[in-house]
Amino acid sequence: MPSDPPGFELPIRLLLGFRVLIDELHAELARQGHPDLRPMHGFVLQAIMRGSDTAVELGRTLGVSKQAAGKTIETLERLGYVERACDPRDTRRKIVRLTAHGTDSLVRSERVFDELRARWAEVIGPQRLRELEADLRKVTPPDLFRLDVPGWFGAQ
Amino acid sequence: MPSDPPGFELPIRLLLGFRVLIDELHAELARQGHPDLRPMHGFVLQAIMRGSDTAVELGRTLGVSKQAAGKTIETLERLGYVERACDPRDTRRKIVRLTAHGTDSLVRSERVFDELRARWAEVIGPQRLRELEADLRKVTPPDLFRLDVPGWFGAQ
DNA sequence: TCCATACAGTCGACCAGGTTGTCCACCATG
DNA sequence: CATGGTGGACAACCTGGTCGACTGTATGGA
Repeated sequence: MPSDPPGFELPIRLLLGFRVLIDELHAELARQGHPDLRPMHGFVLQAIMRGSDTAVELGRTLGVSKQAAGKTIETLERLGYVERACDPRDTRRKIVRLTAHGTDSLVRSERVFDELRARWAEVIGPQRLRELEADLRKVTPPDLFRLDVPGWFGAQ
Repeated sequence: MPSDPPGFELPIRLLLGFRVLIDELHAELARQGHPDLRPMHGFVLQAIMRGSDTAVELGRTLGVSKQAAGKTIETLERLGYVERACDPRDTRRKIVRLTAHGTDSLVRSERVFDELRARWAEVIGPQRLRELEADLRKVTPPDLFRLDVPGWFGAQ
C-alpha cells in the first residue's frame, strides 16, 4: 500500500499543471499571430464573448472593480482584440465587442487547448484523464467562468 | 463511452482546485493567528526555510530579481515572519531567518494542507486521489519549489 | 412634469510588486 | 594590493489592482 505524499504537494501540482498548459498555450498563440496576448487576457476575452459587454458587467464577472475592468478593456482595445461602441438605447453605456482578431485568438485557443488535452491523454491515458477531470469537478465550484482571478494571487 | 469535455476545462479546473485549497488554507490560517499572510507568502517562507537565506538566493529560487526578493523580505519582516541578521563571516550578506511566528505559520500550514487533502480523499476516494497526484506528476516539472510564480500571471 | 436616485464611465491618487540600472561596500583572487 | 565579482540598497518606472469623487444619463415616483 503506497504512502500518501505531504498535503502541500497537491496544490503545487495543480498550480504547475495549470501553468504548464497556459504557458504552452501562449507559446503556441505567439507563434500563431498573437504574441502580446497575456494569460489573463484569455479569461477576459472569454468573459466578453459570453456576454459581459460593458466595463461594469465585466468587472462583476471577473470579480474586480469597474475601473480595473475599464483599464483592461483599454489595453485589449489598444492591442486590437476588442472595440467599443456607444449603446444607442442608453448613451451612458459603451458596448464592448470582440474584433475579428479577438475572435481569432479564441478560436485558436480552443484548438490548442484540445491539442494539449490530447497530449495529456497520451501521457496518462484517456480514461485516467477523464477520471482526473471528473474528480476535480467534485472538489471545485461548478461555475467555470467565475474565476475571480485577476489580482487574486498577490492582492490585498 | 463518455465524451470528452472541451480542452479549456482542464486548466480552469486545475486553477480552481489550486484556488480552493489555497483559499481554505488561508481562511484557516487567519483563524489560527495568521490573518495577514498572503497566498504567495507561503511559497516565500517555504523557500526561506529550505535554505534560501539571502535576498539574492531567494530571488534565484523564486525566479525573480534580487530587488523584488528584497522587497518581499521587507514585507515579511514588517509582518513579523522573518528577521534579518548580518553574516559575521561576510558582512555584505544579510541572513534571513524565520521567526517563531514564521515557523508557526509553516507548521500550521502543513497540518491544514494534510487535513484538506484528507477531505479530498473522502470526496473522491483515497485511491483516486493518489492516482490524480501521480498523473499530475507525469505532466508537470519535477521541481516542486521552482514555481516562478510571483508576477507570472499578469506580467510582461 | 420634475426631481431624486441609481448607474456607467472616467479621472486622480494611491499601493503592491514586479522590472532595470546604478552605486557602494565588501570579499577573494592573481 | 589592485581588480573583478557579489550582496544589498536606492531610484525610476511599469502594470494592474484599489478607492473616492465627479459627470452625465436614465428612470421611477411625488
